[in-house]
Amino acid sequence: MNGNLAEFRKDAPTDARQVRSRKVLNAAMLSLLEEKTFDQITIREISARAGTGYATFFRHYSTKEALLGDVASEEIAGLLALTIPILHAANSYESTLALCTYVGEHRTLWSALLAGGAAGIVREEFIRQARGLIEDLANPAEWLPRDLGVVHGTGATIDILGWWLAKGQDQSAEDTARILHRLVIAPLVGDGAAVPDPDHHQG
Amino acid sequence: MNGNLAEFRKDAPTDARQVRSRKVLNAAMLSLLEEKTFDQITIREISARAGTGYATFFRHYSTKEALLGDVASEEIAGLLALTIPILHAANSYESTLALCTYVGEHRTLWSALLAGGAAGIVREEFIRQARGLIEDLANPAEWLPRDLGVVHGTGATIDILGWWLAKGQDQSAEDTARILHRLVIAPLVGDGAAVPDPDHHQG
Amino acid sequence: MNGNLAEFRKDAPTDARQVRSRKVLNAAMLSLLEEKTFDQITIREISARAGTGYATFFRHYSTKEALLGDVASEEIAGLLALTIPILHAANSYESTLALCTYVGEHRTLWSALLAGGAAGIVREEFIRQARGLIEDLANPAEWLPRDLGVVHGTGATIDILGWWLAKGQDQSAEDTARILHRLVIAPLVGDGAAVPDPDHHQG
Amino acid sequence: MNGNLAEFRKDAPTDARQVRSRKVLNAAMLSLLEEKTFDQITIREISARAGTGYATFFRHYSTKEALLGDVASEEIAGLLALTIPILHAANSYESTLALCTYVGEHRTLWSALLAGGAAGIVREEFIRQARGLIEDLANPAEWLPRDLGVVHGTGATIDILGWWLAKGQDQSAEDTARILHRLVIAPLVGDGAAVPDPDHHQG
DNA sequence: CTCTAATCGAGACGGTACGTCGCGTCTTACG
DNA sequence: CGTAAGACGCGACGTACCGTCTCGATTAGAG
Repeated sequence: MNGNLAEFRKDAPTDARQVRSRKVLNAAMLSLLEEKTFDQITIREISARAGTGYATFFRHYSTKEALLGDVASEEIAGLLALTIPILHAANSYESTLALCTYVGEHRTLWSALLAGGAAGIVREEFIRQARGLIEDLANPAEWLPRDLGVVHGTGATIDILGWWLAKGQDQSAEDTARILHRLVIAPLVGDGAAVPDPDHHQG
Repeated sequence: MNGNLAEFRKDAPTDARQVRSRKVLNAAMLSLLEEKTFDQITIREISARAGTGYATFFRHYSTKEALLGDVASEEIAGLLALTIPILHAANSYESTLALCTYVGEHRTLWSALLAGGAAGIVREEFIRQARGLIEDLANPAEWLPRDLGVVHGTGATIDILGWWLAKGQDQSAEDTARILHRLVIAPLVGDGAAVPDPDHHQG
Repeated sequence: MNGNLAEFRKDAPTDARQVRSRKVLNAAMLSLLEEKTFDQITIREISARAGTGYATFFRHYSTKEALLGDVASEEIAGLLALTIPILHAANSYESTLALCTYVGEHRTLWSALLAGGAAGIVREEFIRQARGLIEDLANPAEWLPRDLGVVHGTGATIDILGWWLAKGQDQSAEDTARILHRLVIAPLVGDGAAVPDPDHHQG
Repeated sequence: MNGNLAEFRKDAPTDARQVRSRKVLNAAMLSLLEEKTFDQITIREISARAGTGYATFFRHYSTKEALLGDVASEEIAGLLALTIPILHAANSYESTLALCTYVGEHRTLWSALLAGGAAGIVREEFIRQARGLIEDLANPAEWLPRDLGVVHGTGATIDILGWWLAKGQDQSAEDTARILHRLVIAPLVGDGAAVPDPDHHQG
């Protein structure tokens, strides 16, 4: 279990045909992830959905994982960058809300990645990248091994976001942020008092 | 992603040869899970490792998943039965410790299931079974959708146990229970005061 | 161009299914050779024609050449055995006629091999095997390098037989034997007087 | 088996770059034919050997066969023109010797064509062209179908020349012509007495 | 303690996806 | 502005594993 999606990121191609091919392949992958598990998806299926030749897939990506990496790896890094401040901020709830809002605004993409067929792989990639980012931070608490803090914090956050995206639109980003903060963030950073009362519809 | 390992449980066979075949197949599966991902494992590989004929596998299990179900499903139910009281108990920490102790005492099996190549599948089966068990309980808190409570509670617990089993022997069941309680259980049940001080080596 | 069909001959299989598979594959090969060149024939085509699975081909033969070897190599050896006496016999015409008669009686097989799409390969295999057979014979004539004698004798004989089989039924084995003897055999062995007059319809 | 190399002959190009491209492509083809079979040769390989771009090949020839046609077809016609007189001449041996001498003087080219990887194809092209040339001649003998005479005469001649070119330099054109005449020409034209004694080193 | 039927190993079978390669066409970007 | 470089759609290659099946040859357990 040592996939590393980041290894697979691609340089921007110069040829216009390559740009097009990558675009349709990425779209096909995302489209298929809404229908089935990552490893039920076949390269032949991706090529067909993308309207490209089978061999063309391999001219761009060596494996399915590579394509998923190209689709997801950068998005994951972006979302993680948004997550880090949570651990530092005086008021961690604000950062948690910012995270949820961002995910809600890109619901289509993150639904495919967190609630679709690649959820497991994307989850692991999140944790893998998070581990790398945290290495140079001070240990937040002596009772909690830093590594476990990362695994739990990242994993539980992803799970809650995935659950939110899977259940549909009937829960707001604020509601989700409040739950996420109370269940995961506060226990980790020891800040449980800052969450505003939901009745105030705070902004 | 709707695997249901419980569907695959098997009745106890009467013929002595069947008993033997299932035993070696189960052992082969667990042994392989320590080396690679569940879906990198091949039925031909399992047969070979078990020292049995390829077709013999199908005489006992219709798919790899069925074998994993036979190996894991009952164990999962047992562990979950141990977990339920946590949510009710006056002192939830005691139940959490009982859970960790039990897992630590069957470290070999649970290492394969929670830290080996089937971690993802076993995790999902845990959540699936937990959802079923919780359905008839009252909603523990109005701020938290019951379904999310199950997903988060089960998932996070499995993650922490998996991390513990993966890192080796250098952390006690007590340490793990304390962390698990503080990070997951207490935020869920609203009981944060009952954890004894580690210095007291409480019994 | 150093194919060696004889390398590819197969032991008789014990399993009844294998016997059947080989039979239909051989038949498919012969059938296709009547329609197109050997290297226009595709393994997928052979499998389809044989009504067998594509992968099954490779369970029996590693290449197309191997299958052709299995079809042809033994037949070639048999025909060559019939050819050798020509060089020794007091009356070489009788042996030549025997050769032509035999080929005429197995017209279907030899049409596929000598006048069909594998003509070139079969021709080379004939020469290759003939070279091996002749090695231990005395040099028939000092003016003619033995090797060239084999190449010419075998090649020209195959050509004439191939021409005969390709043109249809309107020439008898006797006519063909007489031409073959006069054009190829007699110049090689120096016996030009023994051919009976066609008008006598000699027996 | 209906290749027709002559169809592929090319008009002389006017552009100087085109002249160059064709020259290097032709040379590359001949060079590769000394190493491997015609159909083991790849267009990519020809382009690489020629030091030209892959697509450039197609600007000059539509297929490999076309290139081979351009290389060989005219040479074949030339050699055949030299062969025809053999059948008419009073003293056919002189013409046979002329043929061998000519081939010997262009040994490099004819080695590639007759003893290299295209031997089979070139042989067939010889016979095909010869058939066309002979059509308007009177039937040389009633015992021998004209068509078979051509096939045998051309085929056997090519074989003997190919054998000579393949075996190296240690046999003179005279020796070869004498063998060729005795084995092939004389039996065809019924002239067996005119070959001079080799001891006389006739000129 | 036999005999019969279930179970076994071995592995062939029809399928299908894999990743590679060469084809011949068509586009791009460079010199 | 023409040409090399090479991406493209296509389809055959040979490999691997799937799940089904047919074989004898044990071998367990009922009579």
